Amino acid sequence: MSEGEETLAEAFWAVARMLRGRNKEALAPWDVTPSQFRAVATLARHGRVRLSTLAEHLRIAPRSATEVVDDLQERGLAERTPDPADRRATLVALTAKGHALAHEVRAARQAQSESLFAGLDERDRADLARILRTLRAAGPEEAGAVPSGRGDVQPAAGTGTSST
Amino acid sequence: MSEGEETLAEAFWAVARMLRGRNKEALAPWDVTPSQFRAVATLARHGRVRLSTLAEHLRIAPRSATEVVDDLQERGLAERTPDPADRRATLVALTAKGHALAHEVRAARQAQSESLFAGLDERDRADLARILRTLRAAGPEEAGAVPSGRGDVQPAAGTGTSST
DNA sequence: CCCTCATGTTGAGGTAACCTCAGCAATCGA
DNA sequence: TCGATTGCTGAGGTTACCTCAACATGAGGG
Repeated sequence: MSEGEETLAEAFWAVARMLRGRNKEALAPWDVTPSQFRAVATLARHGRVRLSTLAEHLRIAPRSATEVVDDLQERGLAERTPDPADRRATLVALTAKGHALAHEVRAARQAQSESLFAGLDERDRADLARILRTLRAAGPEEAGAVPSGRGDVQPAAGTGTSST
Repeated sequence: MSEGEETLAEAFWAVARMLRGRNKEALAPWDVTPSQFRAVATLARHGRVRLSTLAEHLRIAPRSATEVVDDLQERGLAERTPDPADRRATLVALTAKGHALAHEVRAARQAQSESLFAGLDERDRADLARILRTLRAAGPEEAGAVPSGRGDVQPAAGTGTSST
C-alpha cells in the first residue's frame, strides 16, 4: 500500500501533529481557546488596530473577528475604543491583563514547542531552519485573498509570519 | 524573546499550513470533506471494521463515527452490514466507488504535497527526512492511547491527513 | 430461565469557530 | 448634495466534533 516515497509529506504531518499537541497543552492552564489566543497574540504584535485589520491578520471574516473580540472583552483581555479618525471604525487593543497573558503563554508555549526541537543538534537545527525557509519561499501562489472555500482552523500559530 | 529568531516551531507551522492548503485543494474536485476523506482512507487501510473500531482509528467518539459513516453512505462510498458475530454491532466497509475514490484522491493529494518538496535538492530532501524522523522518534506521541475521557479542551478539528 | 451488568449504536441536543447575507451608520467622490 | 463605499454587527447557517441517555443485544450468575 505504501510506496515509501511519500515519507516527506507524511512525516511532516506527523511532526506537525505532535507540535500541535504541545501547543494545546501549553494553552490549557490559561483557559483560553486557541482561537482566542491567536487573537491575543496578534494584538500583542500589532497593538491597537481596527477590527477589520485584526480580521485580516487572523485571516478570518470581519464578522468572525467581532465574535472573537466579544469573547476577549468578556474575559477582560481586550477593549474596544472608537477610532477618532473614522467614526465608523472600532479599534481593539489588549488590556494590561491581555498583555500579561500574551507574554506568559507565549513563553510557555515556546518552551513546549521548542523542547521538541531541543533534541536536535546545532547542525540539524540550522539545516531544518534553512530548509523550512526554502519551502516557505517556494510555495505560495495563492497568496492573495483567503480562498472563498472556507478558511481553516489554524492551530495557534499566532506568532508566525513576519510578513506585515 | 529574541525577536530575530523566528523559532523553528513557527517556521514549521508556516510550512504545515501551506501543506494543508494543498491537501484541501487536492480534495476539492471530489467534493469530499477532509473529515470524510479521513474516514475513507482509514477504511481503505483497515477494510471492514466495526463502527466503534473506526471511531477509535479516527480518534473520535463513536457517536461521531456514526455521523461520518452516515455521510459516506449517502454518497455511496461506504456501506453498513450487520456483524454476523454480534448482532449489536455494525460493520462498515467501502463500496467499489469508495475504493476508487480513496485511490484517486490519494494519488492526487500526494502529487500536490510532494510538489511542495520538489523544490528541494536531493541533499535537502534527505536531510529533512532524517530530521523529521528524529523528531518523530523523540516526542512521546499520544499515538495509541487517547484518554477515553476525551476531555481535551479543543477538538481543534480536522487536520486532514491521518498518516497512512 | 430470569436478572443484572456490560457493550454497541444511535437520537437528541450542545459547542466552537468559522461563514454569508443583510442592515445601519459614517465617510468619501464628483 | 447624493449615491457609492466602508466598517461593524444581528441573524442564521455549516462543519466537525462532543455528552448524555435510550435501546437492543450479549454474557454470566444463581
